[in-house]
Amino acid sequence: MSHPAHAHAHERCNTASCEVCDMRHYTFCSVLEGKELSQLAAIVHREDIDQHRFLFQEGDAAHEVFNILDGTVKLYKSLPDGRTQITGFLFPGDFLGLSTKGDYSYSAEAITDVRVCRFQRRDLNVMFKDYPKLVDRLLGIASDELAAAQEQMLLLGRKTAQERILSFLHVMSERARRRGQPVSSLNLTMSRADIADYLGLTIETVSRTLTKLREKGIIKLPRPQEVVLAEGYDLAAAAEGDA
Amino acid sequence: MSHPAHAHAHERCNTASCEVCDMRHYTFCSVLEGKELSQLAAIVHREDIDQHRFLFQEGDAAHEVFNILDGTVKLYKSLPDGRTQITGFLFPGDFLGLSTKGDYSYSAEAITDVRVCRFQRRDLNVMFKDYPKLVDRLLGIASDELAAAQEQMLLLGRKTAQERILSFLHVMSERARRRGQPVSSLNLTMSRADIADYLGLTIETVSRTLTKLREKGIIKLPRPQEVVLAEGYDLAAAAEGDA
DNA sequence: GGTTCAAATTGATTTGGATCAATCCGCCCA
DNA sequence: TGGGCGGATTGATCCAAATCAATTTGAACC
Repeated sequence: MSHPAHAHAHERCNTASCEVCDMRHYTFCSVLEGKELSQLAAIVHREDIDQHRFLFQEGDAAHEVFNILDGTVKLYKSLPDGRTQITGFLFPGDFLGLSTKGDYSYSAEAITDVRVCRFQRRDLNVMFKDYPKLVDRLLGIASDELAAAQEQMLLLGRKTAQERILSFLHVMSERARRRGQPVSSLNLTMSRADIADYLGLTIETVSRTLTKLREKGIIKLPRPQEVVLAEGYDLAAAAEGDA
Repeated sequence: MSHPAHAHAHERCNTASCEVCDMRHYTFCSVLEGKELSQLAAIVHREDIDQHRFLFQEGDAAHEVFNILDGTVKLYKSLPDGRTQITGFLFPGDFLGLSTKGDYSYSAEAITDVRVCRFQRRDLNVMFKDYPKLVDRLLGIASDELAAAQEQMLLLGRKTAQERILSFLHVMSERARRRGQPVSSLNLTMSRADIADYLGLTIETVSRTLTKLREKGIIKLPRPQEVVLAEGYDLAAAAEGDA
């Protein structure tokens, strides 16, 4: 499992117009406007990345940062014997690539076909000088991610399998709600194996727990990738053990 | 367990001199010098906080940030039924209090008597305007914390009890090394219960695992709080399952 | 329509760490 | 000097989730 190449994927349409980008209200772009967005457009590279390819791998020199435009990305760390912990799933509007030590401390892999904005740290640093509000915004993003990471530590350290699954469904549904997407029916773009590696469980336990929730009438599973949430069920409370 | 008061602890020596502070080379202070440090000294409040008191609790309005000068602080989140996950231990030179949503998303409690620098967010925001390098530094700190959080997720999701304990000892010993402290003998300022809540284990498992490591000759335990590491043992590798 | 193959589900059994239950130890203080 | 007490250790038993082992499902392809 050595570097399967930095995805020389289909680089098309590099002349991006950040000014009319649907995602400009998310990630760090949201603090920029007008001329500032044009400046950003001058340094961004848009790129398609095929499913299963890496944006980067743990240990790579951290020269770039990314915004996700479309698709799903997983971030993860692994142990020498292959045990893997997914530390987060990224969706359109999410940002990744921060690093201080010069190397990425985790791997980022496309789990669907993905479209990204790619920036050179070097180019972006110039803009950070000109627009300190960009750094403010990045600090806000990092701070939010830290809060999410702490929530995930609570899940991994102390929650039961059922609470983990319910927490996962709750977070996914909250995200859909914030993005104005249908909230009762979730489209899971990741496999059971990825869910297991995210929740610190095995594939079998994820599958069994979902089946149990279906039998209790808490969810429906029309297809493995689609979860329909029962209305009037307090997912947030159940995810915290308030059964 | 409602708010046991924001520690009206012994406020003494408020006329701090950041210019000669031992800790000024750590946390965000490290990017400031001369006159800038004087400006910082004008807004800082030094304070002693007794063991078992809170710096703040989850849900409190996040008006303040802190640097630890002396002692040990634990950060944690809890579930309604009392299950607790400690997300980090803080020692002299560490920073805490970042928040975006206006409320702290976790609790911070002194597990020894503690001495801190307390800043009002409001006061600090003024300095952030004047010195953008402060925000840069904070972003660096947040980014490091994020990397540590991801490492902890790997531990909580995928490591065995023995690997967790070895990882913990490794991190503690690395920190001691970086601070120029004796590295072979660790002084644990936290209880077995705190270690358990940090590693997602029970007190009994922590104790048993330490005993097993002692029997294998990997550590000595002269006193419950003191761990002596065997020389020539590759802690880093063992903590990753490379037995 | 049949074949292939990976993903998901379901079933049987095992097990690492939790839980329940005594001690043990050191420290404080009368 | 001995009793009380909280923290730590050790022992016995249990159980939730892992592991091992078949199916089942469904999409892709001929």
